[in-house]
Amino acid sequence: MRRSKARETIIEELQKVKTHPRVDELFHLVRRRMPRISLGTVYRNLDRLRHEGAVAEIFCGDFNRYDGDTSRHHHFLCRRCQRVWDLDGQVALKVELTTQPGDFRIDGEQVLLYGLCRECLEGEGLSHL
Amino acid sequence: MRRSKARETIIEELQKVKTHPRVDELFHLVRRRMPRISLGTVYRNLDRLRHEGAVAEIFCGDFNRYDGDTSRHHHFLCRRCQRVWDLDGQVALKVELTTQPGDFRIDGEQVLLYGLCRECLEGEGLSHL
DNA sequence: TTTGATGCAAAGTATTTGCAATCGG
DNA sequence: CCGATTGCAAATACTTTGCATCAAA
Repeated sequence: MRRSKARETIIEELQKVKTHPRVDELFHLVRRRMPRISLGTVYRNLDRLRHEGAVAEIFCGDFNRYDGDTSRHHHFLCRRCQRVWDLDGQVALKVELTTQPGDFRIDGEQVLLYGLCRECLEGEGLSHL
Repeated sequence: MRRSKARETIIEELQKVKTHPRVDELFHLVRRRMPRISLGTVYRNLDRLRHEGAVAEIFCGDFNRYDGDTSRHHHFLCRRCQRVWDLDGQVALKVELTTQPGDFRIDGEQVLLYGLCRECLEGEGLSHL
């Protein structure tokens, strides 16, 4: 794969943020540095970067999100504000295969917890729930 | 919520299959019994059934899938044929919170393993991998 | 009868693609 | 130079929505 300014800028911006942006959000971030970049280029490059394992796609419903951190970790999705957080200290989660797969070759996993974030709980006066 | 023939047929068909259909696939199943049902009605009802917890949505990439079985279980997605299976005997998985959440109220989880199913491995002569 | 639910079609979003121009090696 | 990559715009999905009509209670 030939290197390109667009692809390098895309992955740099993605690794800079912790917000797990949607494609259009990342597009706007990249456009601050490359005003003429097109949305199609962002889609094309994210696809390639994902195939080579340089970025991770987070399946979270209507629009998917991207993560520049490909180390093994899990996410939390707020079903009200739709933001996604990394789970580290706040919530530790143990995921392990307890039997060997016979019918599938497993090469990845995606663990998504969902619910409401603190801000949304408080904003709706639901923190007592 | 008032009962309706469409909604009842939708959930019946969804509970009948084990394939975790996409919305359009479920639409075709339901249409065999209700030829005049519209795709919009299927979307509307799946949305309501999901909100009341009668069906589960599986986030698995481009198109989401639905599951009539809402008991706690996890899924496997084949990244070649895009089919989704329930994980039960073949692969047992242990998922547990190891700390109490401080910043989030968690009400659900979604665990998706992905890779290649046996059929796709064999079909591509990759079963040795 | 009342009002929620539906069919239909149009609108709204998200994503992909064709192609000529541009860039990287 | 040559072929990969891009910008642009058009084409494709996919999903939601407005509204007149239908149907459940």
